[in-house]
Amino acid sequence: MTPFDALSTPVYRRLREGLDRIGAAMRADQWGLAEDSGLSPTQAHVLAFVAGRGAKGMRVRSIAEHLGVAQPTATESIAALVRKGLLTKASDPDDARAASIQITGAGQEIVRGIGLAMTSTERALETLSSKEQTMLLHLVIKTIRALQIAGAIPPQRVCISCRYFRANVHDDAELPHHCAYVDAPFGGRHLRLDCNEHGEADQGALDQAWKAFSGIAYDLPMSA
Amino acid sequence: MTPFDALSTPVYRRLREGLDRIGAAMRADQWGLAEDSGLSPTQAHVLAFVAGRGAKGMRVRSIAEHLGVAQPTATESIAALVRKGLLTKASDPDDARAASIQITGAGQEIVRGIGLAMTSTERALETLSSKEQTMLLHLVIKTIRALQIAGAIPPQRVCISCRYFRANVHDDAELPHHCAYVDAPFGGRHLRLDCNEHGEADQGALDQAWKAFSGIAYDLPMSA
DNA sequence: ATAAATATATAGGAGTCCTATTTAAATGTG
DNA sequence: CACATTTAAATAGGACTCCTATATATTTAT
Repeated sequence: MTPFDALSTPVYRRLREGLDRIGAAMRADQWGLAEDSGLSPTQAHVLAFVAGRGAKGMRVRSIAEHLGVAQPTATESIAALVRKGLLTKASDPDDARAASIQITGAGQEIVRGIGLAMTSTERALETLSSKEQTMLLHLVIKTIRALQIAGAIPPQRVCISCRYFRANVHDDAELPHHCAYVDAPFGGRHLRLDCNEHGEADQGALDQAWKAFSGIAYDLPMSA
Repeated sequence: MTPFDALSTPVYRRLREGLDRIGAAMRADQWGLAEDSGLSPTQAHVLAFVAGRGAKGMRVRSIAEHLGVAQPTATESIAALVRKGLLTKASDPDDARAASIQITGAGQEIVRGIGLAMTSTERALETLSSKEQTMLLHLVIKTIRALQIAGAIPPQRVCISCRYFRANVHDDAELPHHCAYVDAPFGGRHLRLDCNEHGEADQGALDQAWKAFSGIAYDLPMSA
């Protein structure tokens, strides 16, 4: 305990405020994209999420949960995207209550277009060294995982919780992990946040993977 | 270049998506706070910002820029807060065009109340080890600084750009930095994002401080 | 069969947030 | 000093967000 601890707000508070500042930049970015694509930030979000989840039709509810908004909000944004011809909405054959939302060709076109641009936030992240980026990716994934376990956000298909993930099994410091799905080694910088090949691991494998993942040493300077 | 680089989106893209996921949790948190305090997320934001900027009256414009929203949006939120008696708005004596916005006692009370609660995002950040938290704080600060330099967000009174900041001058690994304002050593975990005692450094000092700051080595395991 | 739970839609309302424009004051120029 | 320019904020108007509460249809459980 130093004099400064008494003068400081808790670290978690300043971290949250810092993420919030980055969030302000991201919000401004999203309105910029809106101009180009003709979509509001929320609509762009919905479209990107559906695009990323492959061919299976999405439910309204899971879209709402992913965005962190109430279900009627998602209903409304989806309706707007359907009107624009970027999504289709059909009744789920397996459950007549539920909707099956899919992206259209035009929708994929828009997502591709958005993906080409680099936002000011992404440019800022690019100024970090490659090693810093990898470290930040680790820390972000850990935070996301903690949010998932706490139930604050819905499950995300991250490598860490994947049955095909083998943490830290190779000697190569650049590519210590292994993906049993594609059967290839990969590195911290390749860790995914929402992988289409993801299969949920059972609890035991998960604990083990998490432990191996957490033990990774970073003997790197902050710059590089 | 490994096979996985070809399969992966760029790291900056996944970082942005990850920050976005955390942002979804933060958004949900903010609506939760709204219930307790009777404020909308934007209003709470405005109030917290004015509260943090001490006694000097704020301008509408700087509030808008801080939030990353258009000026009329800020005008509207400020008006709501004035109606609720949490802010006051007066004409700036030095410039009759400009407004001088200050927080009231009731406003400070609300901010204090909001500060007592811990959000789910903060709890998630708390699950990181103390060293990870410090690392993340560094990386967040660097990213914020990059955003400032790019003009994506307005100047923030971070230690790094402060004339009182001496980066990395002490041998104590826990408290390597020095604050010449309070004349005391402090550590990475104490770095501030928006300090009231901040004085902008000149360019030369700034470059030097940045360099010293960047050279900090992190020979820590990710867990701890 | 009937009750409970689930998926979505609808209604209603406060608030967000934009662009474009207006008002007023400060600044800069011939 | 008049006049144009710039700057700070307010206003107008409109699309969208986002909530809670409730209604409807369907599935699941008893």
